[in-house]
Amino acid sequence: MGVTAVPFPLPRGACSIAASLELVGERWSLLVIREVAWGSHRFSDIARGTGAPRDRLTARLNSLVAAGVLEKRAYSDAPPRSGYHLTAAGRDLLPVLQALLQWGDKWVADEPPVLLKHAPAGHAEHPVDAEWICRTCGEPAIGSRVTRELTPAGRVLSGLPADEEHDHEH
Amino acid sequence: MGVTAVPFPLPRGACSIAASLELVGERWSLLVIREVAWGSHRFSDIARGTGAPRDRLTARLNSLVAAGVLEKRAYSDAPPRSGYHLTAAGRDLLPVLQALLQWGDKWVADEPPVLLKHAPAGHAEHPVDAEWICRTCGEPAIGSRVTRELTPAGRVLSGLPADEEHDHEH
DNA sequence: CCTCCTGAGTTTGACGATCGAACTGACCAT
DNA sequence: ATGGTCAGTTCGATCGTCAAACTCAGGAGG
Repeated sequence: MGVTAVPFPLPRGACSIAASLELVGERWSLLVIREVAWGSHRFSDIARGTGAPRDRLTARLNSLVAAGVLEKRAYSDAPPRSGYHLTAAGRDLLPVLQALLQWGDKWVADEPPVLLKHAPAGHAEHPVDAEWICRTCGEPAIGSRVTRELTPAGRVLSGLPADEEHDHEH
Repeated sequence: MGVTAVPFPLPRGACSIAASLELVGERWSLLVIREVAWGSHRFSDIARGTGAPRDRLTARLNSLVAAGVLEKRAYSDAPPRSGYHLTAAGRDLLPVLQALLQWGDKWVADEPPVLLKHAPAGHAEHPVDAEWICRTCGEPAIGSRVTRELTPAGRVLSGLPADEEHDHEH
């Protein structure tokens, strides 16, 4: 909830991955979010940081604002200027960015260009090496430990009969 | 390492997020990986599951194989047929998919269409609700707890002077 | 007052990517 | 022979993306 616009139509076999990609899966979108998350808030800084063409950047910024991921905040009246900031939904995309960063560090970069450092209270500063842990049980939650199940809502979206009982109509 | 092809050119301000997106950031790529990860291995199943046009699917499958994320494995000689399977690099993308799934469940779906279930040894089955935890210190590793630092490799890619000492030239 | 500069876009025209639908070609079952 | 499945290819039309040029405001310098 809280997120609205729908750039491209929802692919068959609907799932939340597809839904997320509709909002942030277009070219430049995630790089724009990275720039804003890392402290660039003005149009020109984001343009420089991502390398996106200015007209594409305008389009992406607008669609991300429409999607509820970014918000526009004025920082000057005289020449009317505003910067872009993450909403709560935008901040919740940080795990996606970190997953991509860790994957790129491991599989594509010869040497990571950016290091993430972690300094929680009571611990010395050290590089981040994170894994996906289930809040409920504290165990790693990835791969074969995880199974999938279609909900009633999912069955409807997939065009299947709504309940799991076999239906008697031919 | 292990990953090779480069579909679209590297944006300025290189980081591993951009590098990852070059390999798996094109339209359909992540949905294709979802389909394969969730058990569709044949062309037609992937086409049905993602909704991608067949020519696009051919292109994406080829680029993902070239990227080292998928591999083609023959399952029939007589009519020469092969299916697509995740490589180790491909399996390492599961956290990206799960991060997108969780974000979509929280921010775009009214009701999640697919539920992830977790059943580790010694725990009852329950829905997955995962977060990034640092392997080194066991603390959550996201947002303000994490800081960034440009490595020497990163400075070179960003076109900055290679060492962090101030240079004395002019 | 006139000119240059910056910041945030918008417009333009060329070009490449993407679309759905139709087609191919190999194999199998009847 | 006919129909069906599978893994693509080919097609013409549309859509997205690109770099560069342009707009429109408000300073700053002269």
